[in-house]
Amino acid sequence: MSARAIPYRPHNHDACVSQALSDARAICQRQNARLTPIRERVLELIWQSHKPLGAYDVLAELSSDGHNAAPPTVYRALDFLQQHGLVHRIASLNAFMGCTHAGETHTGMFLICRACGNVLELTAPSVSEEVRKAASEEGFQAENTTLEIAGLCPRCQVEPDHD
Amino acid sequence: MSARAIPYRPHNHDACVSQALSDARAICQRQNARLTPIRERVLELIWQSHKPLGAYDVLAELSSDGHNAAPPTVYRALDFLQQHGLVHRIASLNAFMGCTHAGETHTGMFLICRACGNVLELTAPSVSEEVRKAASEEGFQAENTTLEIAGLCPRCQVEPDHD
DNA sequence: GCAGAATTTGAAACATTATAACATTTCCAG
DNA sequence: CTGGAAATGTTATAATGTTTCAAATTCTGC
Ligand SMILES: [Zn+2]
Ligand SMILES: [Zn+2]
Ligand SMILES: [Zn+2]
Ligand SMILES: [Zn+2]
Repeated sequence: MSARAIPYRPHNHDACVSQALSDARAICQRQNARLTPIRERVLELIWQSHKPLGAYDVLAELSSDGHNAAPPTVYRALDFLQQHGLVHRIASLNAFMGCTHAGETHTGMFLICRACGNVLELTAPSVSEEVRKAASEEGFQAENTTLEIAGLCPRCQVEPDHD
Repeated sequence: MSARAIPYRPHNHDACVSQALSDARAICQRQNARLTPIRERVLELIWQSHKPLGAYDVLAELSSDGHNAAPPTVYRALDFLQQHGLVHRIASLNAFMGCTHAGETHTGMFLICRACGNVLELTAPSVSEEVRKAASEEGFQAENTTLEIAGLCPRCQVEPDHD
């Protein structure tokens, strides 16, 4: 996989999307999982930007596709995509975003710009290590880490009003 | 403030509660904030255990008090308590728990046992530091960190079925 | 190809969590 | 007291997520 785009900066986003979709197809193939049309379409919608999308936003997009979907359709697709490491749920936003490290085992760390809404997913091994250490000092066996940082992205620090 | 109790182990929990309440009174006094009866009662309810409590659970307890409350009452009290650093919202659970470091500026790190439901709040400066560093390497100005670790507490690792 | 099993999707209802809007009460300063 | 600010009450509604059962599709062994 090539260098990742920075969500906060303009970039050829179509490349992000098609990369994500082709990665997803490969991953599902490898895992014998079925990336059905609905699931693929939901993934594509999630990837329409680097801003997390709510389940009901996905639903609305599906509807405007002409697809007459109900909430379970969307939640099932999202569950599938999460299960296979293709999307993440952002707990602090009740929203979903495409995983930029699909296929790699990783603990995502999410930098959420409160001004523009874009989110950058990082893997910070040093952070994960400190987390694991702090937990195990308490005898706690960590299984799943939610790490979401709200703040200002580089662009919004200097230019508070873009998109 | 004396040594903190470990939620996963039996302890004199009444001491936790009365400590929390008296801390809260002191903090509100210092901040010229009004810890009204409703707010204090909600705080007390939140502190009834080391398991996070949902807003509607609080509501139910208030009702069984004979207090005829509606959701906004609870959410307003919870907002107030959060504002003054007396409770935390656990995003991954949509629930609230008492802050064990009220009055200290800190970034909470929450160890959530998926078996018994108890949550331990830590402050791990080394983690916060790594987080801040990782964020600033991306030019991101971190303001607020959500850090919630799900896993197994020491007790539930060996004794999977207690309360 | 074909029957039966398993997976996926459709559809309706419902549950849970959270907020909006406006009226009323309580508190406090002057 | 009294007028304004803060807090609470009340009703309705929005936003998010789940349960349940039926129908359709896909897979698997034959
Ligand atoms: Zn992009
Ligand atoms: Zn931004
Ligand atoms: Zn705290
Ligand atoms: Zn436990």
